[in-house]
Formats: sequence, structure tokens, C-alpha cells
Amino acid sequence: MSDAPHSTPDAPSLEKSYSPADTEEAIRRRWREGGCFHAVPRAEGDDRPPYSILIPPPNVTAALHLGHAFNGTLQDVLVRYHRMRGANTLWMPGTDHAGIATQSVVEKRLLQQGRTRTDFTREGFIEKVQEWKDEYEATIVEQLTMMGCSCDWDRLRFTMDPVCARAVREAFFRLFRDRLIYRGKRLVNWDPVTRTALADDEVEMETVAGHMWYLRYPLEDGSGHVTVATTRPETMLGDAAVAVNPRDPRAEALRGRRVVLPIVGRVIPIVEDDFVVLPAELSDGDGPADPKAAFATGFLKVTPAHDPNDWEIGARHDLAVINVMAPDGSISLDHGFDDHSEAARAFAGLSREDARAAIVEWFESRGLLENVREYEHAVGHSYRSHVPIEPYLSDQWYVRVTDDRLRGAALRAMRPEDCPDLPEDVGPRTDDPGDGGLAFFPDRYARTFRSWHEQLRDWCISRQLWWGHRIPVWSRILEPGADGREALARSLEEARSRGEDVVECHGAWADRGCARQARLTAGGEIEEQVCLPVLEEAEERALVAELESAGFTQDPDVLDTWFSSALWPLSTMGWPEPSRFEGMSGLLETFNPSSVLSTAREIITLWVSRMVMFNRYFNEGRLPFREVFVHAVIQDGHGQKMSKSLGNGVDPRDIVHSHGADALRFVLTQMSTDTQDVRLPVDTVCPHTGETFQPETITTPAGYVVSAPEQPSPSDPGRSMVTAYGVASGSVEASPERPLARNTSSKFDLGRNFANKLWNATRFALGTLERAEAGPAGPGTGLDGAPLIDRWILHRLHEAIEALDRSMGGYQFSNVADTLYDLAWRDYCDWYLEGIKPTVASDPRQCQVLLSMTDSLLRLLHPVMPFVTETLWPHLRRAGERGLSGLSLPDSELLAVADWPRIDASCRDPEAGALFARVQALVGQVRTVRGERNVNPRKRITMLVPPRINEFIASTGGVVQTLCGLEQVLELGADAPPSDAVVIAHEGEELMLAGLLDVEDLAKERGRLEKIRDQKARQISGFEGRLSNEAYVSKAKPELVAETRRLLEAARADLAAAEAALQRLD
RNA sequence: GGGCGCUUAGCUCAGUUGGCUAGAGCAUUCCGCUUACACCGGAAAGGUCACUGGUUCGAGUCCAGUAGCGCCCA
Repeated sequence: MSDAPHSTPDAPSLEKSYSPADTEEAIRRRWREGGCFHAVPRAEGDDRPPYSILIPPPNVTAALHLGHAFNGTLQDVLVRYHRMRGANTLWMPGTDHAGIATQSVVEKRLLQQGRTRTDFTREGFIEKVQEWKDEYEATIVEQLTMMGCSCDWDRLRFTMDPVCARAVREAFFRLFRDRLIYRGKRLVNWDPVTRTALADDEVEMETVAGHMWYLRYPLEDGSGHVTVATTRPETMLGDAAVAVNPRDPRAEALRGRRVVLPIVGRVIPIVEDDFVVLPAELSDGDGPADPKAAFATGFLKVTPAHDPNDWEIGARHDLAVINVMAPDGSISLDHGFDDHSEAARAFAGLSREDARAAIVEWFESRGLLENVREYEHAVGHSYRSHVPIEPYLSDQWYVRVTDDRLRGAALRAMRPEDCPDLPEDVGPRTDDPGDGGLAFFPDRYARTFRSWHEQLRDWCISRQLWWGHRIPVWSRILEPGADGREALARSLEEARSRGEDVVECHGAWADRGCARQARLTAGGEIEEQVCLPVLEEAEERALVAELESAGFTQDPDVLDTWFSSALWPLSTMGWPEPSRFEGMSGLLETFNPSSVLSTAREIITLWVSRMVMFNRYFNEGRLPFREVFVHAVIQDGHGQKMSKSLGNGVDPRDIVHSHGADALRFVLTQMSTDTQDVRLPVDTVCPHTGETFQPETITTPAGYVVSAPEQPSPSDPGRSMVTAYGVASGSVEASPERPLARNTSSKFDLGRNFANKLWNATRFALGTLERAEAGPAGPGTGLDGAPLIDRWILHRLHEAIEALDRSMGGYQFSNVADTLYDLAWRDYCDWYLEGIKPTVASDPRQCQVLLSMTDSLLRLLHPVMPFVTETLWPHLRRAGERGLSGLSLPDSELLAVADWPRIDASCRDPEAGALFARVQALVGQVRTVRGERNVNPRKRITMLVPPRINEFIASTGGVVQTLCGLEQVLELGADAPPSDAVVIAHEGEELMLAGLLDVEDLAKERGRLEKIRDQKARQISGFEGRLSNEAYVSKAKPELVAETRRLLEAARADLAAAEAALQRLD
């Protein structure tokens, strides 16, 4: 940091402009040393209300971009606001291990060095990932700190740290014990490249230009064939049936008949199922046409092992499940494809793509390929490797979220007005603490939450990865003749008759606290599973050794990242046993439920739902948070979402560098409207010359517009730089000759200017107070008989505080920013400071108003702009005690923990508000005339006014004279006005300005008056039209009608004044 | 296919129970370096509120439909 004089609190004077880079570091240090952000659980006698937010833990895959900065800013605004309002405030920070994403970035990095994961032991590889995590966690924390986020950094958590790991183990154990976790053979979304299962929401649908192939399957009796249409011919090796719609007229003739599957020779049935789309020519036209109908033949090949719909059909018709692929997606004979023929064996080992071509070729060469058509359809792709998902049959672990204890609890949590009718299979609302208590902002997102749960499916939680929480289950297959096998087989048989496929076992292992279950595998074997509870380390080691010597092995898979994220509100607070960890006792009781979750739209399904279910299940029905605020998505200048993977994200540190943290925060706050997306055009800063320019763009293969990886320096084309996209995409690397360019955006100029304005206004206020003759009056001074402008600014302060409280409560951040901007810049700087300049030095009470207003502004602005306000704070404190009657401003060493201004209704003064509005209107008119005639601002002029206006001006304490630049105000008498007088129509009366110009410009003056005349005439006809409408007069609110009449009268008088003045010109 | 959002000044956007003459910032033009601030002050110009119908005394705002853009979930 620099040692500029204002960077130390004791410095006497302030620089001429605010320089964030010179002060931010010192301010961060003061907060850190002051321990301002550390929260402690509620203690005896502490009646502060709690306020807590859990940060949505950012992934440690990469640095944060402005989307995260946006969310972080809004949370910090809330947290700082509530802290100043006196809440016991906790903002819990942390990061997420992001299993698949982090593992794959590390694997990608290793690949660049020519190594793969399997070159390491599991432990060795995890260590590599851990290094990555440490690096990015530090980056993320630095980014948040630089933005001023007031997190409780002493409580920083990581989803895989020991505290969180303990929570994961406990949760898994309880769910397993309660039969809410099970292992099952299912079709999963399989990523053949990373060789792991993906949850539904990790699959990205992409529209693909593919083909529809029409394959002929001969009937068994040789009497002909049926033609099936398919986009995936290679899966035909696993076909188990051909399906036809029962409404299809051909169905009856085919009933009971069979086809011979080409290549394989398998004889498979023709089944009837409603799922089959009737071809367009057979469709009876009721209901909307299915676009697939145009491509359908009415015959569907059914491949239960390789298509989710076929899996369902297979289940309905009890079809065989024949898996013909290996985990890498190649055709394989070793994973359930037992009835392979000689011809089929030729395809073994081919990739999906090669097998498709070969099989199409096989059909074609035998005349069984009836047709090929172009076909555009949506195909699921892995969000990680971006290859098409393979629906794949495998053993996976599931959470039975469809159980009423989870899904039902999530739906019952909704406010009744958001979900008036619970689905039939959901239990009724109860008096449980969390029932009906969950609110969404904006409330339309409640619907997203509800519909997600209405069509919920069990949640696949196992991932075939090394980086993550390992599944704490040991299992073995019971060999025939093994001890107790007979008894187990019998109870499994019984269970099966009850519709269950698992039995709980007692005895060995179970009596040591483990949960032990047995199930029947697809192959008819008995699998015994032992889930370990949370144990002391030595005890666990011993138990594991025993299990392993008894033939058990630990499941190699890890848990879906969202499993640990779902526990975030619990795990961060030490659940299930906070007393084990220092400083955590009482956290849960004080801060769970937290106050609000601030997050992005797509997270409603991924995360919000699961936190609600888990928190309610594990913590006595309590909600993890009472409110969910869903913020907008930050897009780049091309309307594309900023994302880590796309590489179009802007590092918030770049903006801190170019504009300062407060500017970043203010503008992001102002951008937070109720809409879904906000757009932020991004510029590049040349590292060679420092100039800002619009980078050249390229279009990626996926169709995104991003800045080109390398850019020439705009004014020095001989030199070049690399962009964030270039580095993120791996196509270029930064070097000393070709450095990485920072980003910026002119969008943040507004915030930088505002911070500077506040800086200078405060500087002016302090200088003025220093020079004042008597200094400020004591705090507690009343405003009775005070000048209009002082009563008015206090009135505005009161209004602003009310507006801020309202906007904060409704997450209307844009309104928060606008309210602050208008109060500080428009009211305080433009009107108040300008208006008091001639009087303040000799008026101690006005000095106190100035001081208290400045103090209040710093407090109000602090949540949004903490750095500049905290920097100014010690200077203000030295100016004396602040406060007025009705406005309490208790002192505090640090602004971050100062009180929010306490203002009472006595400061409200609507009369002053109305009077000052008249002043502003009058001043505006005079300034317009001065501006139109290019009168030098320094030139003092004379105003001639009728008695009523004269009286009004006299009552305003001189502000009209000051703000209009008046030499004198004269009452219009019998004397003729000066020849150069310009007429203004104001409040239905004529005013005149004299001494504007040395030479009269008649034509200009006529034009001005004519314009006023026409404008007034237009207004009058509008008002008259309204009032001549009887329906309006009788139906509209009376005060509105009266107001219209008043406006009409005023406009008529103004018109008359303008016309009179025009006449005088002739 | 289902759901949601957006379309208001050249640009980026406000406009939350329908009600003064539709606002802001930037950009543009004019005047001003008035000892707080040129990261500034004053003023001007700029809009068929996407389109079509409807409800209403009154519609940017509510309803229905159309078009375009975008997002989420299948």
C-alpha cells in the first residue's frame, strides 16, 4: 500500500480525490484486527436477534468471476446492514470440493504433463487435487476479501474438512439405517469418458443434427417384417422386444407374434405399449401432434439396458435387460450380452460411433436398411466431458428422496400461499417448526421449487471418482454355504413378498453400532452391506480391519458433491456434535435456521431442495433458511452467461483494480433488479499502454462469442497480450512479452464517480465545519424554527431510511442503490450543500445538521460502499459529537460496527418537503432561463416577483437567492419592469428576471415563450379532456380530481402569463 | 414439450397494489476550471413504452393473442 497521508486515520487532511488503491488494504486490516466479523453464539442476557447467511460455497475448480462477486456483494450488503442494525450477525464462508469438476481440471492439468490419474495411487492423486484446492481456496478467499466481504473468516469451512466430513458420515449412516439410502441396479446417465454416473441435472441437453435410421426386423414366421425407426442403431444388439401402440390398426394382426433380431438372431416379442408414437398418417388427430410422429413408423425397438424409456417399457412387460456395452461405451460381450452370435461378436470392441456405422452398413448390405432421414433432436451431454451421455446399467447408490420424510418435508416447508394444494401422496402440514415457513424472493421461484418436487425421482449419489467423500459402506457377496446364508435367503424371500428388496440384519457388526443390511443382486446373489457409524479413529481402524478380514471391501465410489453441500447449513455449525469443535457450541441453536440463502436460479433444484430436505430431516424439522433470494444472472456484453467453463468470466479483482471495490459493489447492487438476467459489457485493458479497448472476438465451436485468445495492443500493434478466455481455454499462456490483460467495464464508472463525489462532499463538510465560527451546536439540538433547508434535508433522510429498510426487507437491491444515490448526490450534494454555503459558517445549528447528515450518509452508505465510508469515518469522528433531536448517532470506533442511524418520526416534515419542492421548481425555472440564454453562472441577476411569491421566497431562508444566483429580489410594483426583463410563468403568476443580458435577443425570447405557451396549451387540453369526462369526475378518487383541477388552474394561469409576455414583446 | 423472463431515449436499465406532463446513468449539444468534487456544476435535445385486440373514467403497468430474444426443466 502507499503511504499517502489519508491512509492513516490520524491524518488531518484528505486528498483531493478518492484513491481506492491507497486505502482499501489499510481498511481491510483494521476490520481484521478489530475482529468485527466474528460471530459468537447467543449468550445469557444477549437479546440481539440473530442474523445469519451461509455463503453458497464456491467450487475450488477456478477463481471467482463477476457472477460470484454479484452474489457476494448482495450478501455482504445484507450482512453489514443487519450488523449495523444490531443483529448478532454471522456470515459463514467456505468452499466446495466440487468432486467431478475439480477432479477433471486436475486430470486435464496432469494430461498436459503426459500423466494420468492412474499413474498415481488413490492417495497420491488426492494429494494432487488437494494442492489444487489449497491454491484456489486461497484465491477465492482473497477475491472475497478484496471485495470487502465481511465473512467470519475464523469459521472458514471446506466441504471435505474434518468438521464437514463428520457430518457427511453421520448423515449417510442415519439415512442408511433409516432405509433412505439404498443400492440399486438402474439406468444412470453415464459419462463414458470420465466413467462416472451423473445426476440428471448434470446432463446438458444439446440439439444435435443426427439421423433417423429405418431398420427392418423380419418376423419369425417369415411372413414379412416390421420397420423400426431409431437414432441409435448400435444399441439394437441389446433389443429385447419391438413395441407397437395398441391403438395402431396393425397391432391386432401382430399380437403374439415375434421377430428375429438381425445380427444376433435373438427371437424377441412384439409388445403393445401406449408409449409408442403413432406415425403421422395413423394419428387420429386428437391432441397436439407429436413432432416425432412425422418420423415414426409405429414400431419401436425396445432396448431396456440402453434407453430410459425402454427401461420403463421393459419393466412394464417384464423384458430382459441386455447390456451390450463396456463402461467406456464400446460394444462388449462381457457385461450381460450372453446370447451373442458369431455375427454379433464381430462388433465387439468397436466404439459407439464405429459400431453405429458398422451396423448401419450391415443392414444396408443385406437390404434391411429401409431409409435414412436427417433428424434433429436433443441429446444429453456430460457437463464435464461434453460427450453424449450413455444411459447405462449399473449399481449405484440412491437417496430415496421420493420418501415423504424428504420430498414431503420439502413441499410442506413451502408457504401455503405458494403451494395451496399439496400433492395427494404428500402428508398434510403440521405444527412442525419448518412447515409453511419457506419464502422465495422473487416469489415466482416458489413455483420452480414446487414443480421440481412434484416430479422428483430418487437421487443417484454415487460417483465413480477419487476426489470426494468415500461411501462408508463395506460389502461382500455371501458364498453358498456361508454362515447364516440360508436364514438370510429366507427373510429376503419374505421381504420380497412385501415388495421390499432389503432386510436389516442384527448380530455381528450391528451390535458394534454399524447398520447392516442384505439385498438380492440382479444376479440372484446375496449382498451383505455394513455401513460404519462415525467412530473414533482407532476404533474405526480396528473395525475396518475386522470387516476386511471377513471378506468385506469398501465401496470404491465417492458421494455426489451435492450430498455434502446439502448438509452445509448443518456441517458448518458442527452438526451432529458441535461441542467436539472449538467455538461451535451453540451455533446451531443460534444460527440455524439461517436468515436467507442468496443463490442463482439453477440452484433451486440442485441445492436448495436438498438442503431443505436434509436440514428438516436431521434437525427436528427446522428449515435451513427462512428465505431464499434468487439473484439475476450476470451476462457478458453478448448476452451469454458468465461462466468458468466458458472462460468469459471477469475476475472481480480486475474491477477492484480499475475502479475500486466500492465502485464494483455499488454498481452490482444497482444492477440487482427483479429480472432474470443483467448484462455487463466487458472491455479489455492493455497491459502495455493501460488503455481500455473493446477486444476482438471469435466464435467458439459451441457458438459462443468470446474475446480472441490473443489481442494486439490497440495503439502499439507490434505488442500483444493474452485474454482470460485464452488462458481459461488453454490455447495460450501468459508470458512477460505477452502478459495477461485485465478486464474492465465502463459500467463501473458510475460507482467510481459516486465514491469520489461522497469523498469530496465529506471533505467539503469537514472543511466547512473547521472554518465555522462557533462550531456545531451540541447533539440533541432541535429543529424548531430551523431554516427550511435543514428541516427539508432531515425529512429526506427520514424518507430515505424508511425506503432503505423497505427495500432491504424485500431484496430490492437496485432500489437500495438508487435511494442512496439520490439522497447523497441529488439531495445532499446538489441542493443541501449548495444551499447552505452562505449561511452555515455562522449558524451552529446548521453546522450540527451538516455534521449529522454527513455522519448519517456514511452509515447508510456503508453496507454498499464500506471502504470509502470507513476511510472517511475517523475524520468525521474528530469533527465532534453528532446527533439531533430525533436523530441518534452513537459513536463507534469502526463504522463497520456502528449503529444504523436511529431516526424518529419527529424528523418527518412533509410541509418542509412540499415547500422545498416549490423552491426546487422555482430554481429550476430560473436556471433554465439562465441556461438558455447562456448567462454566466457567476453573473448575479435581479428577480421581480409579485407579493405572494416574494413572501414565499422570504420564508425560505435565502436558499432561492443562493441557488438562483440572485443579486436581489424586488417586489413588482406599479413601476414598469425593466426593458430587458424576461418573464417566467410560475405557480400561475408572472415573475421577471432582469440583468440577464447586455443586449436583448427578442427572437430567442419569443421562441422560448411560444414554447411554454404551446406546452401549457397541450397540458390544459389534457386536463380539460379528463375533467369533461363525467365518468372520470364521478369515479376517480376525489382528491385526484381536485388535484387535476388545481393543475388545470395553474396551467391556465401560466399560459396567460406567457401570452401576456408575448404580447408585450410585440 | 412444460415453465419463466425480457422487448421503455443512441446504449445500459428503473418504473411492486392502474392515476400529476414516462425517469436515471452513460453518450450527444451548449455554458462554466464559481477555493468540495472536471471522477465536477448548470442547461438542452432525445421515447407511437415490440405489435394487435380487450378490461377501465384512465393502461408502460391488468387480461388475451402475435412476433423476436434469452434462461430453466424435461
